[in-house]
Amino acid sequence: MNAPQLTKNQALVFDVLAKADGPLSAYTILDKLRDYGFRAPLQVYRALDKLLEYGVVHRLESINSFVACAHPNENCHSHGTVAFAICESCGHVIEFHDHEVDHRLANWTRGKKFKAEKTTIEIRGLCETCAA
Amino acid sequence: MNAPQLTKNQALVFDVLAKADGPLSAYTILDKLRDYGFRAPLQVYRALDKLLEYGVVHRLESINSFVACAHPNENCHSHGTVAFAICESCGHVIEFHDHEVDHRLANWTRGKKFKAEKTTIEIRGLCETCAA
DNA sequence: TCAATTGCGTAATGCTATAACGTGTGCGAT
DNA sequence: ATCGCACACGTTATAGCATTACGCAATTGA
Repeated sequence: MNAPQLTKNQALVFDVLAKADGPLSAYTILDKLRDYGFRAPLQVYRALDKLLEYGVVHRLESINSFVACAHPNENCHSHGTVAFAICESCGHVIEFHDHEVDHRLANWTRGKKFKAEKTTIEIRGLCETCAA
Repeated sequence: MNAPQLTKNQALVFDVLAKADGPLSAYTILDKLRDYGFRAPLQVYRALDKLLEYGVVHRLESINSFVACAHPNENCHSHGTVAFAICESCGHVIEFHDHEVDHRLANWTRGKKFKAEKTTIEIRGLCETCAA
Protein backbone atom coordinates (compact mmCIF):
# COMPACT_ATOMS: atom_id res chain seq x y z
CA MET A 1 0.00 0.00 0.00
CA ASN A 2 1.71 3.12 -1.21
CA ALA A 3 0.60 6.56 -0.18
CA PRO A 4 -1.06 8.66 -2.85
CA GLN A 5 -1.19 12.42 -2.58
CA LEU A 6 -2.45 13.19 0.88
CA THR A 7 -5.48 15.38 1.39
CA LYS A 8 -5.18 18.53 3.47
CA ASN A 9 -6.37 16.89 6.66
CA GLN A 10 -4.26 13.82 6.14
CA ALA A 11 -1.19 15.95 5.53
CA LEU A 12 -1.84 18.01 8.65
CA VAL A 13 -2.19 14.93 10.81
CA PHE A 14 0.84 13.30 9.28
CA ASP A 15 2.97 16.39 9.79
CA VAL A 16 2.03 16.58 13.43
CA LEU A 17 3.03 12.96 13.92
CA ALA A 18 6.20 13.29 11.89
CA LYS A 19 7.33 16.27 13.94
CA ALA A 20 6.43 14.76 17.29
CA ASP A 21 9.22 13.01 19.12
CA GLY A 22 6.93 10.24 20.28
CA PRO A 23 3.50 8.74 19.88
CA LEU A 24 0.44 10.95 20.14
CA SER A 25 -3.15 10.16 20.96
CA ALA A 26 -5.88 11.15 18.56
CA TYR A 27 -7.10 13.81 20.95
CA THR A 28 -3.64 15.27 21.37
CA ILE A 29 -3.41 15.53 17.61
CA LEU A 30 -6.80 17.19 17.58
CA ASP A 31 -5.62 19.81 20.06
CA LYS A 32 -2.52 20.52 18.02
CA LEU A 33 -4.63 21.08 14.95
CA ARG A 34 -7.34 23.32 16.39
CA ASP A 35 -5.56 26.34 14.98
CA TYR A 36 -5.73 24.73 11.58
CA GLY A 37 -9.48 24.35 11.75
CA PHE A 38 -9.89 20.96 13.33
CA ARG A 39 -12.92 20.83 15.59
CA ALA A 40 -13.90 17.19 16.04
CA PRO A 41 -12.23 13.86 16.76
CA LEU A 42 -13.57 12.39 13.59
CA GLN A 43 -11.46 14.68 11.49
CA VAL A 44 -8.42 13.13 13.13
CA TYR A 45 -9.64 9.55 13.08
CA ARG A 46 -10.58 9.71 9.44
CA ALA A 47 -7.17 11.01 8.50
CA LEU A 48 -5.49 8.41 10.70
CA ASP A 49 -7.47 5.61 9.10
CA LYS A 50 -6.10 6.55 5.72
CA LEU A 51 -2.56 7.07 6.95
CA LEU A 52 -2.66 3.66 8.61
CA GLU A 53 -3.99 2.17 5.41
CA TYR A 54 -1.14 3.76 3.46
CA GLY A 55 1.31 2.39 5.99
CA VAL A 56 2.88 5.74 6.81
CA VAL A 57 1.56 5.73 10.35
CA HIS A 58 1.40 2.98 12.95
CA ARG A 59 -1.00 2.49 15.77
CA LEU A 60 0.34 1.48 19.16
CA GLU A 61 -2.43 -0.68 20.53
CA SER A 62 -1.13 -0.86 24.04
CA ILE A 63 -1.16 2.88 24.55
CA ASN A 64 -3.91 4.01 22.19
CA SER A 65 -1.56 6.22 20.29
CA PHE A 66 -0.11 6.76 16.86
CA VAL A 67 3.37 7.28 15.45
CA ALA A 68 4.74 8.16 12.06
CA CYS A 69 6.49 5.24 10.44
CA ALA A 70 10.21 5.31 11.08
CA HIS A 71 10.99 4.20 7.52
CA PRO A 72 9.12 6.76 5.50
CA ASN A 73 10.67 5.86 2.18
CA GLU A 74 10.23 2.14 2.29
CA ASN A 75 7.19 0.03 2.31
CA CYS A 76 6.91 -1.10 5.88
CA HIS A 77 4.66 -3.97 5.04
CA SER A 78 7.32 -5.58 2.93
CA HIS A 79 9.39 -6.08 6.06
CA GLY A 80 6.77 -8.22 7.71
CA THR A 81 5.38 -7.42 11.10
CA VAL A 82 6.52 -4.21 12.68
CA ALA A 83 7.49 -4.41 16.33
CA PHE A 84 7.79 -1.56 18.78
CA ALA A 85 9.72 -0.87 21.93
CA ILE A 86 8.01 1.87 23.89
CA CYS A 87 9.73 3.66 26.74
CA GLU A 88 7.26 4.24 29.53
CA SER A 89 9.40 7.00 30.95
CA CYS A 90 10.32 9.28 28.07
CA GLY A 91 7.73 8.03 25.61
CA HIS A 92 10.16 7.36 22.82
CA VAL A 93 9.42 4.52 20.47
CA ILE A 94 11.82 2.35 18.57
CA GLU A 95 10.39 0.56 15.57
CA PHE A 96 12.01 -2.64 14.41
CA HIS A 97 11.54 -5.80 12.40
CA ASP A 98 12.68 -9.30 13.12
CA HIS A 99 12.28 -11.84 10.40
CA GLU A 100 12.93 -14.73 12.70
CA VAL A 101 10.09 -13.67 14.98
CA ASP A 102 7.86 -13.30 11.95
CA HIS A 103 8.92 -16.73 10.84
CA ARG A 104 8.14 -18.35 14.19
CA LEU A 105 4.75 -16.72 14.41
CA ALA A 106 4.01 -17.67 10.82
CA ASN A 107 4.94 -21.25 11.65
CA TRP A 108 2.61 -21.22 14.56
CA THR A 109 -0.32 -19.82 12.62
CA ARG A 110 0.31 -22.26 9.81
CA GLY A 111 0.24 -25.14 12.27
CA LYS A 112 -3.04 -23.93 13.71
CA LYS A 113 -4.44 -23.00 10.32
CA PHE A 114 -5.01 -19.56 11.74
CA LYS A 115 -5.28 -16.86 9.11
CA ALA A 116 -3.38 -13.89 10.54
CA GLU A 117 -4.56 -10.46 9.45
CA LYS A 118 -2.73 -8.13 11.78
CA THR A 119 -0.03 -8.86 14.29
CA THR A 120 0.85 -6.62 17.19
CA ILE A 121 4.20 -6.79 18.94
CA GLU A 122 4.83 -4.11 21.52
CA ILE A 123 7.45 -4.12 24.24
CA ARG A 124 6.95 -1.60 26.99
CA GLY A 125 9.73 -0.79 29.37
CA LEU A 126 12.59 1.63 29.77
CA CYS A 127 14.92 2.78 27.06
CA GLU A 128 18.65 2.77 27.60
CA THR A 129 18.73 6.39 28.71
CA CYS A 130 15.82 6.14 31.12
CA ALA A 131 16.90 2.82 32.60
CA ALA A 132 20.32 4.17 33.53
CA MET B 1 3.02 -14.35 41.36
CA ASN B 2 0.69 -16.96 42.76
CA ALA B 3 -2.95 -16.24 43.49
CA PRO B 4 -3.91 -16.03 47.15
CA GLN B 5 -7.47 -16.56 48.25
CA LEU B 6 -9.59 -14.34 46.06
CA THR B 7 -11.95 -11.80 47.56
CA LYS B 8 -15.62 -11.98 46.76
CA ASN B 9 -15.44 -9.47 43.94
CA GLN B 10 -12.30 -10.98 42.50
CA ALA B 11 -13.88 -14.42 42.54
CA LEU B 12 -17.03 -13.16 40.82
CA VAL B 13 -15.06 -11.48 38.07
CA PHE B 14 -12.80 -14.46 37.63
CA ASP B 15 -15.74 -16.86 37.39
CA VAL B 16 -17.39 -14.78 34.73
CA LEU B 17 -14.20 -14.82 32.69
CA ALA B 18 -13.57 -18.50 33.28
CA LYS B 19 -17.05 -19.42 32.10
CA ALA B 20 -17.00 -17.14 29.08
CA ASP B 21 -15.95 -18.72 25.82
CA GLY B 22 -13.99 -15.69 24.79
CA PRO B 23 -12.62 -12.37 25.97
CA LEU B 24 -14.92 -9.91 27.70
CA SER B 25 -14.69 -6.17 28.12
CA ALA B 26 -14.79 -4.71 31.60
CA TYR B 27 -18.21 -3.28 30.94
CA THR B 28 -19.56 -6.59 29.72
CA ILE B 29 -18.32 -8.14 32.93
CA LEU B 30 -20.01 -5.36 34.86
CA ASP B 31 -23.32 -6.10 33.17
CA LYS B 32 -23.03 -9.78 33.92
CA LEU B 33 -22.45 -9.01 37.58
CA ARG B 34 -25.20 -6.48 38.19
CA ASP B 35 -27.33 -9.20 39.73
CA TYR B 36 -24.51 -9.86 42.15
CA GLY B 37 -24.43 -6.31 43.37
CA PHE B 38 -21.97 -4.72 41.00
CA ARG B 39 -22.88 -1.13 40.22
CA ALA B 40 -19.75 0.63 39.00
CA PRO B 41 -16.87 0.02 36.57
CA LEU B 42 -14.34 0.45 39.32
CA GLN B 43 -15.52 -2.68 41.04
CA VAL B 44 -14.60 -4.59 37.92
CA TYR B 45 -11.36 -2.79 37.21
CA ARG B 46 -10.12 -3.23 40.75
CA ALA B 47 -10.78 -6.93 40.66
CA LEU B 48 -9.19 -7.20 37.22
CA ASP B 49 -6.08 -5.40 38.41
CA LYS B 50 -5.55 -8.01 41.08
CA LEU B 51 -6.34 -10.93 38.82
CA LEU B 52 -3.86 -9.61 36.28
CA GLU B 53 -1.29 -9.22 39.03
CA TYR B 54 -1.87 -12.82 40.11
CA GLY B 55 -1.48 -13.92 36.51
CA VAL B 56 -4.80 -15.73 36.33
CA VAL B 57 -6.24 -13.30 33.83
CA HIS B 58 -4.73 -11.70 30.73
CA ARG B 59 -5.51 -8.44 29.11
CA LEU B 60 -5.84 -8.30 25.34
CA GLU B 61 -4.52 -4.86 24.53
CA SER B 62 -5.65 -4.81 20.96
CA ILE B 63 -9.30 -5.33 21.80
CA ASN B 64 -9.55 -3.84 25.29
CA SER B 65 -10.74 -7.10 26.75
CA PHE B 66 -9.81 -9.71 29.29
CA VAL B 67 -9.56 -13.51 29.30
CA ALA B 68 -8.98 -16.10 31.94
CA CYS B 69 -5.56 -17.69 31.63
CA ALA B 70 -5.69 -20.89 29.65
CA HIS B 71 -3.23 -22.60 31.99
CA PRO B 72 -4.87 -22.10 35.34
CA ASN B 73 -2.65 -24.50 37.25
CA GLU B 74 0.68 -23.31 36.03
CA ASN B 75 2.44 -20.08 36.51
CA CYS B 76 2.07 -18.39 33.17
CA HIS B 77 4.91 -16.02 33.80
CA SER B 78 7.35 -18.86 34.02
CA HIS B 79 6.71 -19.59 30.36
CA GLY B 80 7.89 -16.20 29.25
CA THR B 81 5.75 -13.90 27.19
CA VAL B 82 2.25 -15.04 26.48
CA ALA B 83 1.04 -14.63 22.93
CA PHE B 84 -2.52 -14.65 21.69
CA ALA B 85 -4.28 -15.47 18.48
CA ILE B 86 -7.66 -13.76 18.41
CA CYS B 87 -10.33 -14.73 15.92
CA GLU B 88 -12.10 -11.62 14.71
CA SER B 89 -15.06 -13.66 13.59
CA CYS B 90 -15.97 -15.95 16.48
CA GLY B 91 -14.00 -14.17 19.19
CA HIS B 92 -12.15 -17.23 20.36
CA VAL B 93 -8.67 -16.77 21.67
CA ILE B 94 -5.78 -19.21 21.60
CA GLU B 95 -3.05 -18.57 24.11
CA PHE B 96 0.44 -19.80 23.36
CA HIS B 97 4.08 -19.42 24.17
CA ASP B 98 7.08 -19.51 21.92
CA HIS B 99 10.45 -19.56 23.52
CA GLU B 100 12.26 -18.79 20.32
CA VAL B 101 10.22 -15.62 19.85
CA ASP B 102 10.95 -14.66 23.44
CA HIS B 103 14.59 -15.33 22.78
CA ARG B 104 14.70 -13.15 19.69
CA LEU B 105 12.95 -10.28 21.40
CA ALA B 106 15.20 -10.64 24.43
CA ASN B 107 18.19 -10.49 22.12
CA TRP B 108 16.91 -7.35 20.57
CA THR B 109 16.24 -5.62 23.87
CA ARG B 110 19.63 -6.68 25.17
CA GLY B 111 21.29 -5.20 22.11
CA LYS B 112 19.43 -1.93 22.59
CA LYS B 113 19.85 -1.99 26.36
CA PHE B 114 16.09 -1.67 26.56
CA LYS B 115 14.63 -2.87 29.83
CA ALA B 116 11.45 -4.73 28.89
CA GLU B 117 8.67 -4.69 31.47
CA LYS B 118 5.73 -6.06 29.55
CA THR B 119 5.54 -7.53 26.10
CA THR B 120 2.39 -7.80 24.04
CA ILE B 121 2.04 -10.24 21.18
CA GLU B 122 -1.40 -10.47 19.64
CA ILE B 123 -2.33 -11.92 16.30
CA ARG B 124 -5.74 -11.02 15.00
CA GLY B 125 -7.28 -12.92 12.15
CA LEU B 126 -9.49 -15.90 11.50
CA CYS B 127 -9.35 -19.20 13.29
CA GLU B 128 -9.36 -22.45 11.36
CA THR B 129 -13.12 -22.86 11.64
CA CYS B 130 -14.01 -19.33 10.64
CA ALA B 131 -11.48 -19.14 7.82
CA ALA B 132 -12.90 -22.22 6.15
C1' DT C 1 -26.11 14.53 -16.98
C1' DC C 2 -26.41 11.20 -13.68
C1' DA C 3 -24.61 8.08 -10.35
C1' DA C 4 -20.97 6.52 -7.53
C1' DT C 5 -17.10 7.56 -4.72
C1' DT C 6 -14.52 10.09 -1.60
C1' DG C 7 -13.50 13.57 1.63
C1' DC C 8 -15.20 16.83 4.77
C1' DG C 9 -17.95 19.13 8.88
C1' DT C 10 -20.89 18.78 12.91
C1' DA C 11 -23.44 16.84 16.64
C1' DA C 12 -24.39 13.25 19.38
C1' DT C 13 -23.36 9.15 21.48
C1' DG C 14 -21.04 5.11 23.20
C1' DC C 15 -17.23 2.64 25.13
C1' DT C 16 -13.05 2.38 28.13
C1' DA C 17 -10.66 3.77 32.26
C1' DT C 18 -9.43 6.50 36.30
C1' DA C 19 -9.68 10.20 40.10
C1' DA C 20 -11.25 11.40 44.41
C1' DC C 21 -13.78 10.74 48.24
C1' DG C 22 -15.18 8.08 52.24
C1' DT C 23 -16.39 3.49 54.84
C1' DG C 24 -15.47 -0.85 56.98
C1' DT C 25 -12.59 -4.72 58.39
C1' DG C 26 -8.64 -7.36 59.84
C1' DC C 27 -4.32 -7.46 62.06
C1' DG C 28 0.09 -6.55 64.15
C1' DA C 29 2.66 -3.50 67.41
C1' DT C 30 2.68 -0.85 71.39
C1' DA D 1 -7.44 -2.89 74.13
C1' DT D 2 -6.69 0.36 70.96
C1' DC D 3 -4.08 2.58 67.82
C1' DG D 4 -2.38 2.73 63.27
C1' DC D 5 -1.93 0.68 58.97
C1' DA D 6 -3.05 -1.87 54.85
C1' DC D 7 -6.46 -3.36 52.03
C1' DA D 8 -10.85 -4.16 49.94
C1' DC D 9 -15.00 -1.99 48.94
C1' DG D 10 -18.85 1.50 47.39
C1' DT D 11 -20.24 5.73 45.04
C1' DT D 12 -20.00 9.72 42.17
C1' DA D 13 -17.95 12.14 38.92
C1' DT D 14 -14.90 12.82 35.31
C1' DA D 15 -11.42 11.92 31.84
C1' DG D 16 -9.96 9.74 27.67
C1' DC D 17 -10.74 7.07 23.37
C1' DA D 18 -13.63 5.95 19.33
C1' DT D 19 -17.76 5.60 16.40
C1' DT D 20 -22.58 6.43 14.50
C1' DA D 21 -25.44 9.21 11.90
C1' DC D 22 -26.52 12.91 9.11
C1' DG D 23 -25.74 16.04 5.36
C1' DC D 24 -22.87 18.74 1.98
C1' DA D 25 -19.31 19.40 -1.67
C1' DA D 26 -16.01 17.99 -5.13
C1' DT D 27 -14.38 14.46 -8.42
C1' DT D 28 -14.77 11.03 -11.63
C1' DG D 29 -16.35 8.25 -15.10
C1' DA D 30 -20.22 5.90 -17.61
